[in-house]
Amino acid sequence: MQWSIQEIARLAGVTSRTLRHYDAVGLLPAVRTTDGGPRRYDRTALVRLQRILLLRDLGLGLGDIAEVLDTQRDEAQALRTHLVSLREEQGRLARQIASVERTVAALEKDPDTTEGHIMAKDMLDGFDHTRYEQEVTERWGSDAYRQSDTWWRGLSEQEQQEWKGRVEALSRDWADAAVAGTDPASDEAQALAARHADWLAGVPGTPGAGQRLPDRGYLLGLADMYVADDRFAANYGGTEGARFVRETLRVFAARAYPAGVGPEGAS
Amino acid sequence: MQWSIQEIARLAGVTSRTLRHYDAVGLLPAVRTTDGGPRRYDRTALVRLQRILLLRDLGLGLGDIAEVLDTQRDEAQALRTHLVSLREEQGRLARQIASVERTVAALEKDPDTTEGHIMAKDMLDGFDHTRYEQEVTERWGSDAYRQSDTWWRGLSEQEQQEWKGRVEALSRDWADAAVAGTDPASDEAQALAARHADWLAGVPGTPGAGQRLPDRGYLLGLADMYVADDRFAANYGGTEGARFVRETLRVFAARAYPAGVGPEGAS
DNA sequence: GTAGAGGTTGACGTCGCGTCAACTTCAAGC
DNA sequence: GCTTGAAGTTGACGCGACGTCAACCTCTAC
Repeated sequence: MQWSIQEIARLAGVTSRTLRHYDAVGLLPAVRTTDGGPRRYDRTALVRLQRILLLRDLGLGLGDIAEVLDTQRDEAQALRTHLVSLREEQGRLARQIASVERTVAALEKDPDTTEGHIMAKDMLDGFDHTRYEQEVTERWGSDAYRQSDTWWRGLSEQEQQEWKGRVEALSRDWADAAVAGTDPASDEAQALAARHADWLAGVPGTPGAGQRLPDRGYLLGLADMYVADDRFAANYGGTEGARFVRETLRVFAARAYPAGVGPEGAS
Repeated sequence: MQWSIQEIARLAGVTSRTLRHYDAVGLLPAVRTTDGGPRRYDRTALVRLQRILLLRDLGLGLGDIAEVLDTQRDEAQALRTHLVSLREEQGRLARQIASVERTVAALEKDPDTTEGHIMAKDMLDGFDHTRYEQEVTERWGSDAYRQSDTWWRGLSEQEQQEWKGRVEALSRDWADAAVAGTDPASDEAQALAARHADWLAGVPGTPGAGQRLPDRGYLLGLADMYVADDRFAANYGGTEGARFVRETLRVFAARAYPAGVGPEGAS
């Protein structure tokens, strides 16, 4: 029993083009009587085609399929490996969908966000180093901004609330400590600095994120900005408070970072 | 403030190749002093690039991005449309993963299934029209076999059990009716035929699946096979039982299908 | 003079086919 | 014998978003 290319295509529910392709790549060689003549397929070819399509439906690539069919490659093993990448893709998709959903929600609530830095206003509210987008962009890459933005939009409403809460508490504690005239070198002040560093390191995309400590230059650069910019200073009880924060962070940096980097300022 | 291609690439966290590509497709045109000279990017370009990358991270294609940025296309609307396809993809992925998982499980339990028709033995057990793979393949396309196989592996363990239970009950009822000497034209027998037709129409991939009734030729062809093949006949209480089933299905078909198809046998 | 860094254009590869295009072969009908 | 149509063939481009050479130019520093 033999079939023409069209017949076997109908039997298997694929197009003849697909069969020619499989022939061309050697996945399903056809029998030819004359060179350049019509392709013919027999029963073994049909069985092989069925297995190919089964595995294809499971998402395997043609190369992997050939490997499973032609070599000693264990089928179950191949599928388990395949499962891993499928699950990764699934996770990626889920995060992306969450991100798109939050973006749409933000756009509906506040159409102004169309302006580019979506939700920048909402992100950390009144404690938003992304307001320094321009400066951050030029010194640390707008990549940082984009990454932290993506990360933020991936969080659930509740997670965002918790995050905001932590940040606001930190801001208040800074202001209180400043008003109380705390010594920047005191344990109390240094504990605040550690929380601050923790916070920064926890925002993906910022220099040093994921490490134990944020990038030293980034931390000190921000400290300077807090003092230099009133909008920022306002979060720490004004310029005086910001000065206290800067001093404390400098002491913290001097102690926390391994020595040997040399002198450095943030002009 | 202007940047070279490398500088803006670092700022945005992409490669220069990407920027050249965006320039080539007109998504992010670069400024050139001389023709063929180095590309330069200014602040507006950087802002635009940020928006591009934001949307890209959300999974939009470059064409859609250009549409959103350059025309009056509503961004939120575009994202909502995009969400639909993302969700579809998510569903597809989930089904595929379920399918792969069941296949792996089947392979681990019974390595013989490597032989091609994975789980064919398990599918409907003792009532398995896929055992007629060869005949089915030639008359109705192996496409049918593959589709029903995919569908079956997509069901949960419980759903499979339920399905099997229904099929076994049907099989028993057929055998009982045959033994009792029921009249094929009786309401009782015809009710069984209707259940049988329902069952067949419920298996995706079979001819007529999804319709109210399965394909007439398919139904009658199966009826003949039940009689002709002992393995099948065994499900209906042997050849005698199968004959009863065939007669009943023929009466059913004569009544249930619109007339005008003309005479026809299943040689 | 020469090495190196950074720029340019052009073109191929990826993955699994869809979709022409141009041509041949074979059988049926006039 | 000629036309027509159906079915086959090979060859090539296209898709999407770039990665990855290759070959060449230009500027600066030593």
